Amino acid sequence: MPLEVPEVVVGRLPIYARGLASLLEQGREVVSSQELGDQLGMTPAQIRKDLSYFGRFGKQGRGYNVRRLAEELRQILGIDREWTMALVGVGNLGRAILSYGGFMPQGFRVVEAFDSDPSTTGTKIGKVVIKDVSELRRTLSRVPVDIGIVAVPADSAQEVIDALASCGVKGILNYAPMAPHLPSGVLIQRVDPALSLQCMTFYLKSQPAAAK
Amino acid sequence: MPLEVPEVVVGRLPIYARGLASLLEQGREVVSSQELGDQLGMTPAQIRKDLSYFGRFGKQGRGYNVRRLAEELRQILGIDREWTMALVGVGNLGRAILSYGGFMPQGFRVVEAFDSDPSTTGTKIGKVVIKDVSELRRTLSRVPVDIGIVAVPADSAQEVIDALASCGVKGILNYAPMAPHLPSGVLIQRVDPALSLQCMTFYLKSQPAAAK
DNA sequence: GTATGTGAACCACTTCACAGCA
DNA sequence: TGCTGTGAAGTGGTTCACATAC
Repeated sequence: MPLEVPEVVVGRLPIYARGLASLLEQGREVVSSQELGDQLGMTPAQIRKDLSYFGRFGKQGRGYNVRRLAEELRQILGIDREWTMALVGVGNLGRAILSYGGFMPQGFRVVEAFDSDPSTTGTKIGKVVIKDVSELRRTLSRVPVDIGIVAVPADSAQEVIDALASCGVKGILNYAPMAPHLPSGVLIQRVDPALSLQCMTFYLKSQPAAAK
Repeated sequence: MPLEVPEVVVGRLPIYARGLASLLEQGREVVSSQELGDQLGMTPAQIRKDLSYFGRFGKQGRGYNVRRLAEELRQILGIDREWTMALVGVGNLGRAILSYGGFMPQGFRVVEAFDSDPSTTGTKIGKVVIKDVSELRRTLSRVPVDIGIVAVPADSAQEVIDALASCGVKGILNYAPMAPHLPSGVLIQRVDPALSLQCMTFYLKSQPAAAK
């Protein structure tokens, strides 16, 4: 079944999952690729094609059962179980990641947090006591986590990434504005709003001046 | 010159710009596509091809002048001037956006901030006094901004987006986890770490268990 | 009648490989 | 000799359009 699913397709699955969750809340039981596409801003053909990589979930002439498809997608994505995470860097950014719910979907739990600032280490945010980064290797070697979150400045990000990787972390969410070099076998996802802004202006600058 | 540059290419320009800035700091004067590629984790051919959409910046047998190319890219991207922004939503997330420098590259300045919470409005963060959202239309109609940042909960994001668009905002950075419907002519960039996490687990779940 | 699932056609992006220039 | 710039080839993704099933 996992016969070479294009990466872009995988990237769209969480969007479908979210759309379906929203329909489910509204009490919808069935949805067509057309409707879902309208809601999410994608073409029906693309949705059908994407889903076809994983199975046949719809009924011709009718559409998809919302609850069923949502559940299938959660399983396919692996978000039907819990994942543990370690946060490194508890400055303004790290603190927001911890306390702002929107960045941490259901099923993802930060179980360790590290910082190098002595005035931060030892304090507690939510249920997590912040440890000194010097304890990172020891802590994560004992109790490994699935995913690491890098929220340190760019110039110390590489060593943090190396440390996480050496502790068996297989996935990293990287907020540091830098290009990481990583051991193979480790997956990294970058979160970098600065890049988004900087390419947005490419299109804005050539646009006609703002209308009223 | 702007003869259909692929969107993916534009998306990579800020990465090049950042890599060059870093080389410049290190005092490097010349760089080959090979070296830059190694640094950024991309192939030399891709870098050369991308740059070729905009001109001929290199010297055969030698490479690219770092300072020159960095400057060209800043101009191409439009990040050689200042852009004004309005932030909507000053909760945990919005506050972090304002105070954490990494999300706001050089040249992007938040000049207005709005929230609906009466205990937040009227206070000042940095140089910006937070206004009530009810004043958004009035304020931005008077003094328009280039870009809006949406940092409100998903269920109020659509109305914020509509309001921003109606005030002539041409670009939106959307932190709300939802699929926006937007008036044509408005560019939106989504920042959504939750999606990144949720597609990362697709790959993690099929991986061998974490090594020591 | 209606909407899925899917080969085939199309389009877009990446990589190759080499001519051309310093 | 070394590295750029670029057509051409190759790869990957999207869209079409229709047979198929309800």
